[in-house]
Amino acid sequence: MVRQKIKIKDIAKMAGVSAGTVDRILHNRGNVSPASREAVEKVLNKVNYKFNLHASAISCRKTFKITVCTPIASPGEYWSSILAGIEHAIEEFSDISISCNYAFYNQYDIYSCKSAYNSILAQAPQAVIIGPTFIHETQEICSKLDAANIPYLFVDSIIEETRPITTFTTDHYASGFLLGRLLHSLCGGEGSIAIFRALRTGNERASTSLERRRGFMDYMIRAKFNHRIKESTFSVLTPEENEKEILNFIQNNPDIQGIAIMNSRGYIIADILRNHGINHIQIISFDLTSNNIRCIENGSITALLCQRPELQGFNAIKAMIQYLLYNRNVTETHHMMPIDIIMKENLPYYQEDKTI
Amino acid sequence: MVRQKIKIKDIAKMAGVSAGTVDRILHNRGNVSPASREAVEKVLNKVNYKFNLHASAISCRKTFKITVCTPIASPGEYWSSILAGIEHAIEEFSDISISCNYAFYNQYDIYSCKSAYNSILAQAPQAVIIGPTFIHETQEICSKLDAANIPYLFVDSIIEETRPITTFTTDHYASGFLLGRLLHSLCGGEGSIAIFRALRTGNERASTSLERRRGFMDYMIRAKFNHRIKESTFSVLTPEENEKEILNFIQNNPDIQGIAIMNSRGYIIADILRNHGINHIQIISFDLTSNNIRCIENGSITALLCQRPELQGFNAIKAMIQYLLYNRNVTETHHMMPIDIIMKENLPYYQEDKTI
DNA sequence: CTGTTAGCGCATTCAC
DNA sequence: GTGAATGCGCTAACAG
Repeated sequence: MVRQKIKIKDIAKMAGVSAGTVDRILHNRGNVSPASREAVEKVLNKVNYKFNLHASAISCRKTFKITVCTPIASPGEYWSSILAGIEHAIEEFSDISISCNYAFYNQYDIYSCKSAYNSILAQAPQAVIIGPTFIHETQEICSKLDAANIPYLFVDSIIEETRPITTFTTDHYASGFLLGRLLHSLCGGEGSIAIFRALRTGNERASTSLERRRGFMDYMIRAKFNHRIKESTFSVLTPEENEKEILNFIQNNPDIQGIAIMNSRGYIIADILRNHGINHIQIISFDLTSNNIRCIENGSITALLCQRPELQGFNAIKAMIQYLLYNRNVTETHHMMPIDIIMKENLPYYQEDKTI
Repeated sequence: MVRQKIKIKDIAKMAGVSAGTVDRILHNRGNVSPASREAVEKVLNKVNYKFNLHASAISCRKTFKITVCTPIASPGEYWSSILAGIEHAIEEFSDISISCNYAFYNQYDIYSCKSAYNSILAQAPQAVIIGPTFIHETQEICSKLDAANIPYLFVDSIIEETRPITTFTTDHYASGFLLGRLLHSLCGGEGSIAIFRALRTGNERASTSLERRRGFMDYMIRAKFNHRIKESTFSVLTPEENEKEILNFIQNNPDIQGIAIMNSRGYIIADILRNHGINHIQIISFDLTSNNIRCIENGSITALLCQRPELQGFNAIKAMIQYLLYNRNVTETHHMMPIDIIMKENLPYYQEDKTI
């Protein structure tokens, strides 16, 4: 029943070599004769050897230099949760000494991103964790990292034509689709539904929002409700300008039963409606930010769709450690986080510390 | 920046004793003079010592005997997921040799539970993990375990008047409340809503379902919808008897818009309705079992509320190991798992392996 | 009661 | 290229 744990020494004996040689093969460190390699690999295929992570951690004395490059965020915002997960992981795996450098950038400013990316190479890290925003710039830095043989991974979203060791993200299309389904159901199929789109500097729309919107519309088409969808915009940077416009829009479209916001700024709309006593409209937005939490609690936002940013950060560090320690991919490809539906009643239990 | 990790030897030096003594104090193994204890504790309060779990695991050669006593389940059912989490943890912490005995019982049969509980003590385990169903019986076995000084913890639900080292559960009251809110919203406030209650041998109702029902009714009272709630029963053990009764019930109450099932057996109702072409009724039930998954996929169940059983099982083993290793409570009190709302669109991302 | 000693499984020198 | 030797932080067994 209890399968005897086989250790590095055991397989050394079975292959007729020493433990040191087995270790060299297991870790791909070279300096091994083809003969020994073959002998060891034959044994390896026969037995089910598993690293003892504890023992590895104990005796591995090197300290890993990792650079984390993401948008900067105020406490309570999305990226702040990712960082919390990263720091949590560093704490949890504190036996493995890792020294973490941060290179933050303003996600609304492409030059800030460029300069953050440039600083990465200067730090000569052993690995990089990237929270990407701008596609082209990210592809550029990634090809440099590829050239320098520095492993990297993404959190939050995937960038095409790059070679990360893995990615922790969400299916944004599916979450948009789900938003549509949920909002449509909650509105009872009556009236109409509005999308509020956030205006961005540079007239650029975030790929994440675009994907979500695509999923949302596909649901509506399937539900034959797409002709009842209305659109408006609002500003994140100058929210004071929103109020009049938004109220006008609502007034001019009195049949609106629900509002979808494809990013984490739902609270801006919710606050305005609430302040004007408009509370018959269902609002759904994204991400468990502190402003959104407030709105869930006071009932002005009906539901939030969330993608576990802390877990993304945590797993990013974990995956990177495993990669560095064992020098090989420990994961298949990309990791899709669950899409959590959060309402007032289940909110409290998502705010607890998510330890392993 | 990088706080120097202080080790057991360091604090031994600082307290003017040997590492062995420090270890004895850290682990509450006794055989320590008050003087040494005081000296060491003074140092302990000053510095921030943290066990190195890896090192502990490596050098701890004892094997722990743990008995797991839960309802028995077929693959794909709720309790099966808990067990999967348990086995996953045993695998993950396989350096710590733990030998696990199982004592299963039929959760719909109180006598079966009694006999399973009785078998626990006979196995003389060092620790017990209990998935309780029947309140009184559980209190009885717990007081025996208390007397024998055997630590135990609960998964799935809390039982009053017991002294577990911790509990991994969900706020069942809140999830009942949430079910009410969700179902009520989805039904648009029209018609009426039915609760279907599962019959049990021994005429005893499960603590979990009772709590959920309480939360559900409290929501309905607050929503002034409680006079529109109807109740019926169904049998889990002899499902073939259900069909006629359920269809009758539906026929006699044509205004029913939604059905709540306070356990994981929603698929039984959903299948019957679907087979008879009744598809205007929203059904919400609990737990991501394979039967329920099927119904979510074919649309006969609208939503499931879930409580991460794998994680509960995993954390149960983890907490127990820490307790046994360090001989003290490592957790505050009770751990409430999030209540996940799962619908067709976000289902796929909950089915992935949930590793640490 | 206490200090010392000998490992645990593995990674990393360093001679050979 | 390779094996033997050393140490990681901690636990356990033993001699005092």
